[in-house]
Amino acid sequence: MAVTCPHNPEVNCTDCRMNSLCLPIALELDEVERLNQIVQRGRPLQKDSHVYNVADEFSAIYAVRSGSIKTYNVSDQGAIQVTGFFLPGEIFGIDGIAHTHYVSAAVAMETSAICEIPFSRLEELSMTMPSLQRHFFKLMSKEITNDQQLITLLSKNSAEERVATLLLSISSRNAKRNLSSLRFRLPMSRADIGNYLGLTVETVSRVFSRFQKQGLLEVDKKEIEIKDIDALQELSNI
Amino acid sequence: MAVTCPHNPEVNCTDCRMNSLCLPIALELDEVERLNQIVQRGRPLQKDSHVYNVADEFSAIYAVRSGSIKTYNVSDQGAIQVTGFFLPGEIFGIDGIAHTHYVSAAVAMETSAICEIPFSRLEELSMTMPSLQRHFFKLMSKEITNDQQLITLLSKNSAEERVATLLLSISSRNAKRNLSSLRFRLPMSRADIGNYLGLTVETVSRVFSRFQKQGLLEVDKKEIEIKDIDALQELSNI
DNA sequence: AAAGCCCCTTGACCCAAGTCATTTTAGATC
DNA sequence: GATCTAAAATGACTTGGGTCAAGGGGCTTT
Repeated sequence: MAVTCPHNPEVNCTDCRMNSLCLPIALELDEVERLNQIVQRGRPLQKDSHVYNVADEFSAIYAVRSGSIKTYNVSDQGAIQVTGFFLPGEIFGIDGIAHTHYVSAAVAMETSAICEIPFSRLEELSMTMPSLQRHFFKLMSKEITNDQQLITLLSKNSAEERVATLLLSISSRNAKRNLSSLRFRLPMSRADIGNYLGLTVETVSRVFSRFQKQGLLEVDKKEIEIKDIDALQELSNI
Repeated sequence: MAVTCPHNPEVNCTDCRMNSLCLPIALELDEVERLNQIVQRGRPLQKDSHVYNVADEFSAIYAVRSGSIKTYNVSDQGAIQVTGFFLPGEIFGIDGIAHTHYVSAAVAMETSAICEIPFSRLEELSMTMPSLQRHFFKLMSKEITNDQQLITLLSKNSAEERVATLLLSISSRNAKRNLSSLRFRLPMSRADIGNYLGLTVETVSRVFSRFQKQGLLEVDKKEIEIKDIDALQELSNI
């Protein structure tokens, strides 16, 4: 395999370092190649630039190749709700399928590269590739169970429990990418975390401070070091 | 069309009064018949009996034919989170697809009849019936956007706003079934409402009382009459 | 290097909703 | 119709997290 820059648009699915987490995971080698044919790779996105915006026409779903993406909904009154943070290998844009237009927006939280998968082509491919159809069903169903876990978190858990759960989620998703599960850089702002978890920035900040004081974390701006993962898990226990 | 009892297990998809809301909505007549072939209809379920339970093997999704169903998740520590209320024509059990076993449970809130749709048969059928595949994708995507609306509600709205939103949701879903949108019987308990909305029973009860005092509702146990739908919409505005 | 901006942190205060306790009501069972 | 039980309503009190306000540190811009 060639050595590749993480934002390199030339990488194909077969060689992509994320293929063990991304759509190809359920496919045979020749199937991956057929999927690869329909995937479109653009140039890297700068921080804060949109992949798609609310009311854009829905035509594709996306995979993160490098960097990180956040998605958010905008209510009729303009209120913003962050609905997800997506790391390399993760799929976003699925919510657009039910409608002809996106109901959410997706923004790069840092310089990021993404793969665009035109949905109509994916549907066609699914018709002839049972494993892809099944995987795609699973992917959507996984998104549903994720959302339901967030619902439970918001509905039943305290600020500390919510923050602990998010940190552990990022930690374990990092581990899957062979990154450190105990030391990492949060790609999102405190405001994003608060919005996602249904808390104010002040509360998020206070929780980070408290965790630091209690020796659970070492926090330096966005750099996080988990010092007592057991205590976090105790708080989170999901 | 034959006159049928709402719990009658003999009804088929072609004649079912819910077919304009349920899976058949996207299908041609002959396709509905093919769908009908794989649908299994059991005897009516009594109140409080389970359609499936947490950790049951996943093998089918379900449609409500009559009555009403609630779904809930159970966390490792046994905490219950009600994740949805389902009325006739609505589909539930989709979250099981990502896993081999259900992560949720489904219970009849009153005497109910349901249709069981074996998932493997549905997958096969989808492979040869693009409109069914597409509809099913949409259904799952719709579930995702529903969940995300609930996330926003829990994360950003007050107790009054949450309750108003739920009442309006039930009201409009009733209207689609040619039932009254202003007078109806809530199938769920105050405890279920509270659990679903992330509130205590006491708070739900107090909100109902306040709404009644303000002339927005007439409440008699589970019988609800909406007296000022504009005021409710003002509160909900989603 | 000064100025401006944004993000984050911290403190003081307040209120919506939670907790706890009691009463009322409606069915269910005998 | 008397007794039990569960659901619902209401009041008194408490509290976690929101609100408001102020301050600090690290960017970029000039």
